[in-house]
Formats: sequence, structure tokens, C-alpha cells
Amino acid sequence: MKKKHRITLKELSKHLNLSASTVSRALNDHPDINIDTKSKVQKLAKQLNYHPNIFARGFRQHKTNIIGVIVPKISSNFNATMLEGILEKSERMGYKVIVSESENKPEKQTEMLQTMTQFGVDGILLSLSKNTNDIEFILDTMEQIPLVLFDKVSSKIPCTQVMINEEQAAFKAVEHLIQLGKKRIAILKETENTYTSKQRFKGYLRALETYKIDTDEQLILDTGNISIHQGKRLTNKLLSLKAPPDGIFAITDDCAIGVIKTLLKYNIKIPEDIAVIGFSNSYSSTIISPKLSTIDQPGHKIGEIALEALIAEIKDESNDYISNKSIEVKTNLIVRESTLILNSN
Amino acid sequence: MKKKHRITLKELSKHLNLSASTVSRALNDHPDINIDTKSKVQKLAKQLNYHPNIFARGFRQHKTNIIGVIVPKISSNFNATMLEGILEKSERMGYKVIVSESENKPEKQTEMLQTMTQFGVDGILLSLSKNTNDIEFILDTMEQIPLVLFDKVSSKIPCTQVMINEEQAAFKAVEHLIQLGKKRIAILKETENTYTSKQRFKGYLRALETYKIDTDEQLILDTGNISIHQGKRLTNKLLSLKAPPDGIFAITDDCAIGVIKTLLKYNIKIPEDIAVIGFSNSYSSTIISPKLSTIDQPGHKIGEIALEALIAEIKDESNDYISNKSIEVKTNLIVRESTLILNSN
DNA sequence: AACGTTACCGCAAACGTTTGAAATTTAATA
DNA sequence: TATTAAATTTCAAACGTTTGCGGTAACGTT
Repeated sequence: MKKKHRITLKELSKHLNLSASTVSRALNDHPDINIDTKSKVQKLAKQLNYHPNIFARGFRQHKTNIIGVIVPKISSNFNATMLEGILEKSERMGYKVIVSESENKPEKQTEMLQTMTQFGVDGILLSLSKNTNDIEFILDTMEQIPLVLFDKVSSKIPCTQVMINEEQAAFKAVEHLIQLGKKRIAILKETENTYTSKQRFKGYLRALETYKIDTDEQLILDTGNISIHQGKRLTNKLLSLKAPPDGIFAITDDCAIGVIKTLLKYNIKIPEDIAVIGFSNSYSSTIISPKLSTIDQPGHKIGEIALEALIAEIKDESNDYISNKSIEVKTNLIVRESTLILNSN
Repeated sequence: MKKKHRITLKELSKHLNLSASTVSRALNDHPDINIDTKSKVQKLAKQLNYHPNIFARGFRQHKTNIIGVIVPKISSNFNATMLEGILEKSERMGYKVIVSESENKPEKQTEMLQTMTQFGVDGILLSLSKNTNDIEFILDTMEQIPLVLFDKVSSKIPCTQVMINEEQAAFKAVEHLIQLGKKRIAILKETENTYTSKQRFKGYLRALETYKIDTDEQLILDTGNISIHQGKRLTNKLLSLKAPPDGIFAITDDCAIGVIKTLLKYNIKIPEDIAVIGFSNSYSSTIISPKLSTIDQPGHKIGEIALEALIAEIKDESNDYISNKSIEVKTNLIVRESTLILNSN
């Protein structure tokens, strides 16, 4: 299909009997240009529906006003929510966003990182894939263009990172269980020491310690690929214990849903016999019955803040200063039926 | 932050003692170039990590290899799934994708359409916002660049469209209910005549007609904003009928989930007393208990096909030929607990 | 009247690549 | 060997914009 002819600067300048440079400056509100000519130019530009050729401009200015976003999986609701935040903010800041997903494969992530830099994005927003062990390439691209990590971050990478305080959020979740009167609280976490899993586990431990509850190895379970299915499996394991738990903290909502489903299967009362809490405030957590208590992660906000931070770095002219601050976004405990014990006084 | 120097065509050509044009052609596998020089050039290019400046190229060639995608809401799981299909396919075809969402607001949609064309995308993939009444602007942009509609489409817009056969899918759903022995089947649809709602309603009617079941106005309910909440409300309405239904077809899974929740509240047996079927095969449909029967829409595939169709149009040199074919993607009936009647023989 | 300032505008180069046409080399044919 | 054809390479222009620098005109100041 043939594109329609689009009016150019030169043509515009001819219409006005001005030089292209003057028109360019007028359009860009350069102080050298008389206010009257400015308005004249801008008026005609609007009239003729002139729009600068973004490629000529980008070509000239060595910047694209495009930022790249890489997430593990775009169809995960939480990632999509963060993306919304990013999109909304970027639009307001005059940036375009190109997105892609690593499918949680480090190779794919490397590949995307590469194509994006090659493509010429001004900066990259990255949420780490699972099993990102080889940091090399990320460090490489960081030398080329600004990069900020969000959500799935790593302290090994020296750049600004935007995330929630996982440890504190997990602490809140477990504390909530304890305040319900629960004493034997299990945690379902990941085997691999992802940043997320590790931090949430730390929060779990600190909560127990704070409230003087002994940890019990039997109540600390982990699995490779945390999911509904694994939630079910681990719950079965917990139930076969001589002293089963009275509260379960699953580090993802999905896993917690698996927990609830098998608890229901055995007619175990939730939360009276066993209370359950998840993490994420996913949509499904409101569908399952009993509704799942969980930790709300403000995805939208994380996205917004990450984008802001990245743009700040893009605009920062200071040479190869590597900024390195962690920005933590607050979480909220959301109490629903799976931990809601009605006062029976 | 300062970007690293990237090697250019000229520099590369100097290294090789060749002209820039030869190098350019060698890299692009032009038949004029000797095979030996080609390989020599390509080797050094790789070695020096040469990558063409995308903007210089886009500038020169008047194309960007970027395609724009606009969906109503990116955090809707189904949209995200289609996006995955688009991303995957586009990557393989050498296109970048920039995405944005209209938030189901026609004004926003128009705005996005505009910025994308201005930006210079090679084509647009659009899933229509609700209440898109003013088609004017879409028609306008269609004159400028190729555009294909997907999922949320409209027969009023003369362009190629990729979608599921809504009518047939709805027919299947209702037929399934009928084959269960249900006679009084209600439908929960949208008040506004969206393409989707209208087609699904047609399928409902055709199924009843095919199986010689009279329609009953009382069983045809609609609501403005179809949702869990509305599903609950409408179910209450249905249950207060003198002759309540024995099957309910909700045109979205969310709505169907609302139905199930209130049915459970009144201890109505699903599916024995009332069977329920939804539409979409959303993640939640597997979370709710009983698990929801539904229609699977192959989102991934729709995305892929839509992208293919768009690229075909982009590459189509024929002038302003407006292609106008509908591509229908097959759906599958998914039977789960909410319509699963065990044979009691 | 001569000079310096200021305000405004145009010239021309530059960005990195592609591409039509011309130029050169090589091979093929008479 | 001369001539033509084919294969390979180079030249130079072009794409649309921005920007350093130089130029002009108008004005105020000595």
C-alpha cells in the first residue's frame, strides 16, 4: 500500500517564504524567532497538518524517544498492570514504548536486550527473567544505554531498581497470620533463590522471630515452578504431617489457590483450621472461594515510577555516572475470607 | 548518559577498502555483489559489531519496520494473550511492535491512532474500543497506512478483519446446553449492540430455533457493563421468575462467574438444576468452583494471523487497493464442571 | 554620523544509509 | 584480437531535519 504524501519542512517553508531553518526553529519555539512569525508558522503547520518526520529527526538528534520494556511474560496480569503504568506515564512524557517478553528464558532476554539496543531505544526497562545467572550481557548494555530494573530485580546489578519491599510485605502477611492466633505457620516458596523468593522468606523468618515462634523445618517447603498444581502437592505434604500447620503463607496467589483447593477437598475449614494468605492480589484471588487474603502490589505505580526513573537517567547528561538507588513502593495487606475470623464474642 | 560510539557504514567500508554502497549492498545480500566480497564484508561487520543505524535507514527507505497495536485494555488477559501472538510473530518477521491501550475510550483511541501514524509506523493493528461510533478518523488513517482490525471488529469499516466466528461459537455453547437436556436457556448479554454481543445473541437464537425451542423474552437479559457484579444481579432476576431457567449462557466468563456465585449462594445445583456456560476461557474460569464450561478463543492465534495479514498488506505494492476480507479463527467448546452431567446409567 | 547591540533570519553542512546510473573490470563471443 | 555482454564496483544524490555561524536590518548610544 502506498502511503499518502506527507508535507515536509521545506514545502512548509516555501508556503511561508521562509527558510527551512527558520520554520524549524519557529516550530521548536526557539528564542531567536519573532513571535509573530512563530505563530504564523505554527498556524500554517497545523492547517497543512504538518508533522515532523520522526526518523529524520531521530536520525539527526541521535535519539529516538523510544524506550524498550522487557518483561518475563506479558500475559501475566501483574506484568500487564505494570505495563499500563508505564504506557500511561510514557505517553504523558512524550515517549513511545516498545515491549517484548523474555518468556522467562535468559537467552531470549539477552536476545531482546540486544535487538533493542541495536534498534536504538533511548533506554531500557527490564524485569528480570528467572534464572538470570549470566549478568555479563546486562552489564554490557548498561554501558551503552540507560537501564533500570523493575519488579524482578537483582542486587548484583548496579543500576537503579524499582520494586516493592518484599521482605516487609512478607513480614506483614505472616504477622497477620500470627495475630489471628496461628502458631504453626508454613511457607511455600521457590527452591531456586530468586530475589523475590529469598526476600519473602526472610520476611517470614523475621515475623516468626519477632513473635517468638520457633521455626519448624517441616513447615518450610519449596518447589521448582511455583503454581496451582504445586500448591496442591505441597499442601498434601503438609496435611500428612503429624503436626500440620494452622496457617499457610504461599508466596504467590496461584500457589495459594492450589492450597485452598486441596484444603477444601479435605473439608478443612478455612480460616478456622488453617488460614491461607497469598501474595500479589491477582484477579483470581477474588474469584476463588473463600476469597484469598493477599498482599497488594501496586503494579501501576511500579511501572510509573520505573519509567520516571529511566527518563531521569536518559536526560542526565553527566557522563557515565551509574546511578544505583533502590526505590521501594509500598504494599498493602488485603484481608479477605481466607484469613477472616469473625469475633465470636 | 552518553552513548558509546557505534561504528558506521563508512567506517566499515574504509576498513575494507570498498565504497559504502558496495558494503551496504553486500550486507543486504544484493545480487550485484560478488560472493567473496559479500562474505568478507559480512564477516568484518560481525567482528566489528556493526549494526545499521535504524533511523538513517528508516529515514531513507520511508519505512520503519514498526507496527502499532492498539487494544482496549492491555491488562485484560485475553488481550495480553493476543499480544503475545503478535509479539512472537512480529519478532520472527523482523518487525518491532509498539503497543498502547485505548482504555475503551474512543477519544483515546483516536488520539493513539493519530500519534502512531504521525510517528510513522508501517501499519496498525486495532482492536476496537467500546462505543466506537465515530468511524471517520479510522477511515482517515486507513488512507494513510494499512490497518487491520482484530478481535473487536466492525463490519462498517472496510478493511481486513481477524476474529472468531462469534455467532457460531455462541451456537455451539447453547447447543451444548440443549444437548444436556436443558429447555429453558437464558442469555446474559450487553445492552449496547456491540458486534460481539450482537453476534453471540444471534448464535443463541439460531441454536434455539434449530432445536425447536421457543424463545422467551424473560430469559433474555442484558446489562450495560457486563461483569461479575452484573452477572450476580441478573441471576437474582432470573431466579425470581415464576419459571426460572435450567441453563444460563453468559456472553463473558466474568459474567458467568457472577452467575455461579449467586447460584451457589442459593444452594442451586450446578449443572443439575441450572447449567452455566461462559465465553472466553479466561484463567478465572478454571479457578471458580465448579469450573466453568466456556468457549476457548485462541488469542495467540488471532494475534499471529492479524499480524500476518497486516504485513501482507504493508508489502502489497498495489496502490490504494483496499482489501476487505474477513478471517475467522476457530473456537473450541470446553466442557468443565458447570455443564458436566455424569451419565447415571 | 559612526558605532555597537540586539533581534531576527538564512546558508549550508551534517547525520548514515540506500539506490539509480555510470564506470570499471572481467568474461564471452565473433 | 576486437567487440560486446555481463559482472562487479563506485559516484553522487537524496531522504527531512537540526544547528553553528554568518548576515542584515533596526535601533539606541555616543
